[in-house]
Amino acid sequence: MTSSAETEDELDDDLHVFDAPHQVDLGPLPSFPGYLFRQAQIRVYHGLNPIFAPYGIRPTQFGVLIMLKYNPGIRPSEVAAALGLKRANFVPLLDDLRRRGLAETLPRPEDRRSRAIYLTKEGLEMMVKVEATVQEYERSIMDRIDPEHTGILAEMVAKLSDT
Amino acid sequence: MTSSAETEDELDDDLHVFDAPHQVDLGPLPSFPGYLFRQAQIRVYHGLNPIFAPYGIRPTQFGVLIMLKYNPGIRPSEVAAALGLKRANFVPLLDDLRRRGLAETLPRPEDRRSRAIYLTKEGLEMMVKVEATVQEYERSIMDRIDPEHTGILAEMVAKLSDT
DNA sequence: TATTGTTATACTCTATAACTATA
DNA sequence: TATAGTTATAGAGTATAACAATA
Repeated sequence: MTSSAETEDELDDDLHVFDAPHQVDLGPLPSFPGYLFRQAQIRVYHGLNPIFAPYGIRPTQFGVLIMLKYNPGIRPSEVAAALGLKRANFVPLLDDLRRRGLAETLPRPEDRRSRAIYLTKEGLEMMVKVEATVQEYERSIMDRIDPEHTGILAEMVAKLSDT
Repeated sequence: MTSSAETEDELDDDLHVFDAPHQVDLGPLPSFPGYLFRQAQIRVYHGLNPIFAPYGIRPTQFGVLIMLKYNPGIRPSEVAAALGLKRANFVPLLDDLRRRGLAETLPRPEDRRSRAIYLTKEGLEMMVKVEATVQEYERSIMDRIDPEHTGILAEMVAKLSDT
């Protein structure tokens, strides 16, 4: 390593992803709820990822861990259904959490097909820290978009839910 | 087709993805804008996918085609920046649209590194139809969540943008 | 030196079909 | 017969690093 300065390429690639696009016409997109929800989600997640990174988890895994914390002994299919994941996709996700010692599963005597999932001590300790940080970040988002509007947002989602 | 009934497995797998999760505690998730935006986006996209399916396009490609329709001769990097895509990821996406005869690129005399992208006649004809259908669907979403709230949603996204 | 488009690559998320062991 | 978990697989979406041509 003779301090070669050659391997540093692309120092900052697309840091300007959300720059005001010079003179671009977005057409009808800004009037579409689908576009607006997506843009909002992208922006919030961009702020969320650096928070999760130190813990080596992703938004989806955070959702799973929250489910485990608030529903000890929950079944895999229940976690998947609650978060809108396919059962099949939940398998490797849970495997990863178990391998990292954050979650564990126990047999379920009354139904030997199923499993009861729990957060481990390590998993719970991690979640206490992560949840506090996420809570803080989400609050900063709420402050930005006006707390009253957060209620309206929840209302919108509810209305999109009932069939 | 001797009416074999064996190959029909998993007739409906997770059609109940968004059922009311029996007794599951979502913890603090419903109070997080990040969670709410994501749930909203998932629900809207689930309605959007069947609309795009007949045309063989996906939401991201629709966004690109909209950009091309309203910005004839736009550059690849501009499309990517406007939609929050990485330049590198835009390449195969544009290749696909060209291969299917929906878009074409022309050299750009003033900057020979770049390209000018246009919708083809076929691309434009398709977009006229798709855009009308999407417009109709997005309106049905707006009706559900209350038109006034759509304005608030746009406001929220705008507030998440500046910085 | 910096930028545009490009290649290569990898990881996450999502989706479908089909298998197993139980019920 | 139906359900819970599982395996295998494939396609999008997203991310980073590095290169050639051009500015």
